[in-house]
Amino acid sequence: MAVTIHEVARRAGVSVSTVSRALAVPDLVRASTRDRVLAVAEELGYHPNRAARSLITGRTGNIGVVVPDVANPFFSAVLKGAHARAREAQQVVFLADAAEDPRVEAELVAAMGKQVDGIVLCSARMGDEELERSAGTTPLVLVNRCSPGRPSVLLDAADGMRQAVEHLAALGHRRVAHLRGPERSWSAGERLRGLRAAAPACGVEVVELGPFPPTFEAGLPAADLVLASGATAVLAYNDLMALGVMNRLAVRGVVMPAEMSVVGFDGTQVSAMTTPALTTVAAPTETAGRAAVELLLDLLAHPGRHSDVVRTLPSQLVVRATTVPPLPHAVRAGVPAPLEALS
Amino acid sequence: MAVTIHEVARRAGVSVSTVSRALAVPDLVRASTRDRVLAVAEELGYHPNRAARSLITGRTGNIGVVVPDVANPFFSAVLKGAHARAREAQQVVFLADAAEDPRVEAELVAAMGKQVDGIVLCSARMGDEELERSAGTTPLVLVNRCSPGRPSVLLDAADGMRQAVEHLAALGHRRVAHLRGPERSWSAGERLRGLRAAAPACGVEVVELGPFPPTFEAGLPAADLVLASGATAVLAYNDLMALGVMNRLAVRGVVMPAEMSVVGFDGTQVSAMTTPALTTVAAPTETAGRAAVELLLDLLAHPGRHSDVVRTLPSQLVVRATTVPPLPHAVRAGVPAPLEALS
DNA sequence: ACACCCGCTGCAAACCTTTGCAATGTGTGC
DNA sequence: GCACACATTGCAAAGGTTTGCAGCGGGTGT
Repeated sequence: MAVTIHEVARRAGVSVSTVSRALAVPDLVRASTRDRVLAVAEELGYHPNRAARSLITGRTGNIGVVVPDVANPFFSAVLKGAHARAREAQQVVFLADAAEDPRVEAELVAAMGKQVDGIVLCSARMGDEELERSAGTTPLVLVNRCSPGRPSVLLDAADGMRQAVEHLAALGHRRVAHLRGPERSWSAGERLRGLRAAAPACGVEVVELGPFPPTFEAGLPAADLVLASGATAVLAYNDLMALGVMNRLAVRGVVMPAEMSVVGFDGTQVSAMTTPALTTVAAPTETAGRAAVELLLDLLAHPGRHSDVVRTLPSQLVVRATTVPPLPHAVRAGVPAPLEALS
Repeated sequence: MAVTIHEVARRAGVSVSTVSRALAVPDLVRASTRDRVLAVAEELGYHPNRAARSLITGRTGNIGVVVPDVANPFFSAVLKGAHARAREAQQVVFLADAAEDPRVEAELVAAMGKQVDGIVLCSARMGDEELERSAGTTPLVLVNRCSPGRPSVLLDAADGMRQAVEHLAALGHRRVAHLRGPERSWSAGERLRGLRAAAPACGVEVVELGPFPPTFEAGLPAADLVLASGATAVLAYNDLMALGVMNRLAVRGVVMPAEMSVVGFDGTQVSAMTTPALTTVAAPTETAGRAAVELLLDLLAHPGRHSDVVRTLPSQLVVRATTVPPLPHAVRAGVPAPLEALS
């Protein structure tokens, strides 16, 4: 069916070894021979059979990417970056969607292990031991999560939180609600940590709500909690939840941003598309995907060398239209502003 | 290193053939033997080496999915569906992002061919001949595009357009703008065709604008064109563009939906998240992804059998908050309503 | 009681490539 | 002129699985 190395060898009048070497280690074969072999290979459109190659070398040329949800714009951005970098290195990317389920996640990582050279695992929800177990000996790079002894690419969520809180404090907000992300999520913990660390210094009181799943739908009921909390601004776990909050606020007749400032997180594309445009903490998601693959390739080339590198990418607050100073009486009262008070 | 079939065979006290059969064709081995083998395999965590298997069977167990842009929510939804179905069939999905470039697209399809059993190609931008050439002998299923002799999964865009126009007509709109999608896009053509076919019957006059790239950014300037066109409603090529339009309308101070009704297309998640929520023609995108993989698996199981099946999935208009009757004077005048007229 | 068939299992080839080792031939240093 | 080094090439094994064919029993039909 397909053209094999034997066919090329036969036509070029050399042995298969020579053909193999002409393609893989050109220096080992005489220039004239190499040229002839290459010409024949080109003419026949020969490409080495990857299965046969990986059977003997043990390398597949594939790298796996596991995300909790491809439809989440944050992850599709990471995926895009990872794919781009992998392609530059002639590697193929295998995608796996864990459907936000730690069990599926572990299963996928374990199953993938045999078919790829390494895995980029995004926002792992599973625990450290489980990670250890399912990854086994497969090289693994974590994104948005860290685990002892494993290389990872982190987005500086804590600092992003600091920027967001300082921004709100500067606007005059004194009571701010935070919508926590998934309990098992490392980055949710980071964001919370950053918030707790920065808020006191700014004189901001934080009302922690949640944890919630990181979805638009979760943002809807969360908005009501926020309103009931007496906060004048809300820091959502991510953009999706922020959108949910905005939506529900509109339904409740709350004027945004005047009566409630909203800050998202991740800087996804959609955050720029809403009206009013969402203030958000942008992270270089696509870059993170690239960096993760970069790290992985490095790890494959020099096993053990960079086994505990942690690369942290900076977050950047993007101020748009959803954050404004709070209404004066809301700040003084520290309680929900009754709707009547506004008319 | 990894546990092989030989190890399992040795421990179970049978030959490798028996192990292989116990896993692949259980009926061929005696129940008691099978159970013993399966138990040992389970205990050792044996999984067949895919490289070795594909070397002999000629099948890789991988299916490729090529999309113009993973970050586009429409495609990430298709991808999600495809991945889910593939996983059920124990197949791995191998992703490729063509970056909206027909050349990259062709290149990816060609390169992928050797490493997968078949390819799902979404919204192919390349021409029929180019498609033929790059696909070669690789089984291919098209999504949102049709090409003679190739199976495809289509979303009934034309009918979706009909529903949208009839909806607008029923609301009283008589002059409607349409923002055309990418020129080479099959579905853009379909939508236009459906619109042209349905509009006259509803007494609706159509102003065709574009073509535009299918992005949020393209929607911004398009909004100005719409305002200048004297239309009272706009049918955007997709949700992303509709969001762009909404954004720009807000900036221009146009009250939405009162002064301008907006209809999106695709029914992406974000369409439900805007305020006001976007009326859109929802397509079963995830189902389309599933169906495409389904078709592909069928094609692989029975080569040539379904080589020209076209499966069309229905579109469904989802009426939300962005479509209302036009302002009376705007309809009569058939020209842009000056802002003063509204106050 | 004999021939035959069928259920179950094992043997061994084949899939295509890479790579260690050996063989061949050419050139260099003494 | 001889030994040795080195460049170039070929041989053959190995990698793990699937599968056609054959073998070995036990059971059935006559």
